[in-house]
Parts: sequence; C-alpha cells; structure tokens
Amino acid sequence: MIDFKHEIINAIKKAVDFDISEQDLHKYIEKPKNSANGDYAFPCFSFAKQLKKSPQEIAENLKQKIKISPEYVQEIKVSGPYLNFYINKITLTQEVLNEISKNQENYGKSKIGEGKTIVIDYSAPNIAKPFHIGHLKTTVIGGALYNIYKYLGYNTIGENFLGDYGTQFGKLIEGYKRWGKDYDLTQNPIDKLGEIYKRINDLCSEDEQVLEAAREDFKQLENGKEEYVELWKKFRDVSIKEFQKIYDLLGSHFDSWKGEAFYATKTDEVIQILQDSGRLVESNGAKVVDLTDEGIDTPCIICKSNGSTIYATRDLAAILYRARTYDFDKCLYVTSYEQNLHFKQIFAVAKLLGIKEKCIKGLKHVSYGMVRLPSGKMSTRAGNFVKVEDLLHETIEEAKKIIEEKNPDLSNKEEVAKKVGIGAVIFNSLATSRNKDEIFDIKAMLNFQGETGPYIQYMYVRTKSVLEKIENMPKFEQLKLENLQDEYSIAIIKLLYDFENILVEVTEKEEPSILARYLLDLAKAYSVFYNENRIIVEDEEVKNARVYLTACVSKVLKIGANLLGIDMPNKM
RNA sequence: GCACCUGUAGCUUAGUUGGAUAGAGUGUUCGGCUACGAACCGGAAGGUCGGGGGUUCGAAUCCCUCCAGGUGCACCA
Repeated sequence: MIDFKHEIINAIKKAVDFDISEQDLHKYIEKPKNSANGDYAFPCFSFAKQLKKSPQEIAENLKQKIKISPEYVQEIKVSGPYLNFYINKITLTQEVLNEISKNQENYGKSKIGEGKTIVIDYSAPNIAKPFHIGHLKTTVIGGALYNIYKYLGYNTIGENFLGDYGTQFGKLIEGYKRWGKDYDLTQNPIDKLGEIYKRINDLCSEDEQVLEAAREDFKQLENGKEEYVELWKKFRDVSIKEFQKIYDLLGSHFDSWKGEAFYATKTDEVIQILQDSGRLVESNGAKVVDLTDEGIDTPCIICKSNGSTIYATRDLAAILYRARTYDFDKCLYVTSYEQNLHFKQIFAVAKLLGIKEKCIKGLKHVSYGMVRLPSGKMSTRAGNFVKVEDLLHETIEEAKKIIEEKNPDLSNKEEVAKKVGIGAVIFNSLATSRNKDEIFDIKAMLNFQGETGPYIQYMYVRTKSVLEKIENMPKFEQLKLENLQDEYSIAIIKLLYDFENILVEVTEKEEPSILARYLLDLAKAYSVFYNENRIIVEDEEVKNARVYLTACVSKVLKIGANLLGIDMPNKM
C-alpha cells in the first residue's frame, strides 16, 4: 500500500532549504487528533530559531515550495504554525479496498518477521495447584503475542514452563503415600491434590519429622526412584489434563511443555560455565554471581548453601537450551512484575553463558500488573482465589441468559454463549495496558455493553447479517469509490489502513491492548456508519460500495479478534 | 531504608519518542426501534491530568521535589 506519510516526508525534504534528516521528519510529522486539521500535520515551531522566521512564515513558505502529486495529497493548508496535509481520499479508498480484496482473510499479514525466531514463555502454572485468575493475564497476553508474531511472519515458539519441580512434590508424595487411597484422582484431581497438599502441610508444620520425610522423598525423586517418578508423572499428567481444559476454552496453544524438572537436569553445565568464567563466588555458603557492576545490588544465587539449585539456575539452563535449540532472536517472558528483579538478574548472568549476542539482546521480560481480589491479594494456601474455570462458567451462563432474553430463537445457543462469555473475559484481560494493577471485578466481567468483547462480536454479527442479505457480492473492480467519501465511510477506511501498523506496534511494545483498543475503534466506527448510512438501498452503486465496505470491516474485525484469541460468532 | 512501577471525570481507562479544544466506556440524565439486529446510536452534566517547582514558543507527557498506593530487595517460584 502507498505509505502516505513517507510520500509527505519526501516532499518536505525536497522543499526545505535547510538540513533535516528523514528520521527527524518522521518524528515531527504527526496525525492531528481532529481530522479537520488534515490527515498529517507538520508543526513548524522548531525551525523558527534556526531560520529566524516565525513558524507561520515557515509554513507559508513551505506550502509554496512543496510539490506532491495530487494523487497522494489533494490539499495542503496552512493553519497558523502548522502545515496540514489532506490526503487524497479516493486514492486511500482505492488502496485499502484493493489490498483487502487481494488478501482477504490474510489482510495485514506480512513477512517482516521472516527468518526471525521468537520464543514466548507464558502461562506456566504450577502442577497440582489451581489455575486461578492470576494466571489469566500471562496466558492471554502471551497467547495474543504468539498469534500476532506468527501472523507477521516470525517463527514463533510457545513455551509453557510448568512449575513441576521442588520440595512441594516431596510433600505431595509423602501425603499421597499416607492417604492416597482416600482420594480419587480421576475426578477434579487438582482439588484433591490441593487437599492432600494442605493436609500434609499442616502435618509438616506440626511434626518436623514429616517435613524431613518429605525432603527425603524429593531427594529420592530427583535420584530417580521409580515409584516416586511414577507418582510425579501421575500428578503432572492429571494436572496438565486439567489445564488443557482451560486452554481449550481460551484457545491457548503451546509448542512445548518443558517444565522446571526438565531444565533441572541441565543445570550442571550452567554451573560449570559460570565456574569457568570466574564469576561464581562463595557467599555465606552459597554460590552466587555478583552483579554490582551491572547496577544490581542483589547477587544472583546459583547454588544454595545446601548445594541444590534454585529457580534462577533452571531459568539460566532454559536460556542456554533455548539459545542452542532455537537460536532465537527474541525470547519473551510473560510474568507479573513481581519477578522484575529476578529477570534483571538472570539476563545479566546470561551474558556469561557464551551464547550469541543477538540471543542476549533478545531476552525480554514482558511484565504485567497484579490481579487482586476486593478482599486482598490472592493466595492458594489461604484459599483466597477465583478459579478461571469458575469465572468462565459464570460469564458463559450470563451470556446464555442474555441470549435467552434477546434472541431466544437462536439455534446454537450453547456454542454462541461460550464464544461470548469467554470473549468477554479474554477481552477484559487484554483491553488495558498490561502494567496496571487490577482489582478483580466480577461485575465488569459480566458487563457485555460498551468497551467489551461482546460489543466487538456484536458489530461483527451485524456485518454478517447485512452480508447474508446480499445475493451477489459486488466485485472490487465494479465499485464506484465516490460513494464511500462521506465522513463515516472515510473514518472506517482510515482505520482499515492502519491495521498492519497496529500489529507492528503491538510487537514493538509487546502490548496487545493496542490491538484491543483498535478493534473497539473499528467496531464503533462501523456502528456509527451503520446508523448514519442505510446499506441496502435502491441505488445499486451505493449499495455495492457500502456492502463491500461492510465485508472489509467484517474481515478485519474477525482477523483482529482471532489474533487476540477471541472467537467470533456469526449470530448472537 | 534503597530500587522500580502506578496515580487522568463518581468508577474503569486512552493519550506518556513534548504539539492545535485531554478522548472513550461505565454510572447519572434526556432523546431515538413500522428502515439492514437497541448487546446499538445521539445529546447533557461530569477533569486543579496526585500536589508544588522547573525546562520550553508549547508539558498529562521531560527534570527536581513532596504525597498516596503497589512490588521487589540472598538461598520460595
């Protein structure tokens, strides 16, 4: 597609008689908030001093000198110190609709990521523990990034770094040995394991000997005692099966499920490399890497004083493994900001591992804000948490209720309620900038009006309804684009034009909320268009143009929502 | 105590590589279904952009300082 901004930059560059780089121009050119001020604007303040002229004069002068094809820009106006560019709307319309007609369901897809590999480490729940709403953000943010990177042509690998290692498994084994017969793990296994875990924990705090036994169990598990490894596998398998149910609902996909236990077997080499680097030092009985040179006060512990490894060691093993296995250009870690220091530390230590520079540079912590309940911080131990399964169940039920009320004749109510209820939850988790904390509000989740997932789905359903009524879809070549020059149509076309840039911006900032916001804007623009313009009208030319635009909106809404992990119903 | 993050309308928030009148949703309120789906659209009211100082032609945005909340700060993950 024509890059209008680029054309304007070129034209300005040729017109000015002072030195200014293309990059600077790129920075100066802005998109006016109010479209009355044009599509692009060039503020002339900053050159006033240098040229000893008023910004107004500079703008006037420039206007005289700039030569740009009317095919791109139909008008340039001076508005005080601003030079406002009005792009040729027919060209814009032609470009956008042609591009969508050529690419259809692949509009916005690109090859900018070709040849680049990106690993995304997300979700990472702990085995034998409930999947609660604290895991929601990492799962949907990571999932959205996964989809979007893939769409932009990157070789994308989704990693679920399961928490399947640690003394807690010694405890579980000890508990299961004692009372395993009382629990049927074929039903709600995670709840049962949770009960066992709580029971053994209570016993451990009463009786030091039980705790000691649990530690011993874990040691034997590590040493490969067959009976224990079997138990561990069993806990892991039933847990994954439970998680998979939720992933199926959320549409999450992982290419690899290597958990901590897997990397725990690969820590020896990490320790050896660090030892050889001379940076591994003894400190209070532990082996650590001092990071004060890196501006990090807290040293990174590699080996505990009892000789065993720690989370950081396993994460480093994962970096080493992933660098070798995937030769990644980027490796993203989607976790809450509680782990900011941890990642700062291991990224600093990773420089000592002897992996490629690009891998080191590609390590990135994508952190997000905490979810709190109105009653305070969530805690699995205190039983103060909301399970994702329960939340989804509730929003799906709400969707069902609303369907029953508004569209009782709908044929596949169950399926639609699922899409709407889950869509509401996913959208809610993605719609605000990831860094902000959130107090979990069930009422907000159950609201399907306004800036919500169901709003976008509803607008999509409207486009489908309109298109359903058309016998012959118009061809792009037949369209008379003059029929799409009203402000409501143009507002949509401008948004459609932005789509690919939005996707790129999402990856630059690792911020899916940009796409979520964009989809709201597009849905809203269509809703206004729909209210202002009757689509199916007598005049064939007008009808065809509006129908075609409706089909374009329909496609982009669906592509965008799917990238966020939201399914679109055809009716609701 | 130190470091980092957050603070924008009653509530949830967009805008933070400095740019024109701070933009939405929700709630409140008024209006619009005999026109393609009202889970919608339009109007009104609602803002010391946490406070103060500074830099600049220009600050929600950059710098300093203070206030409030959160998170982290050695063998948990």
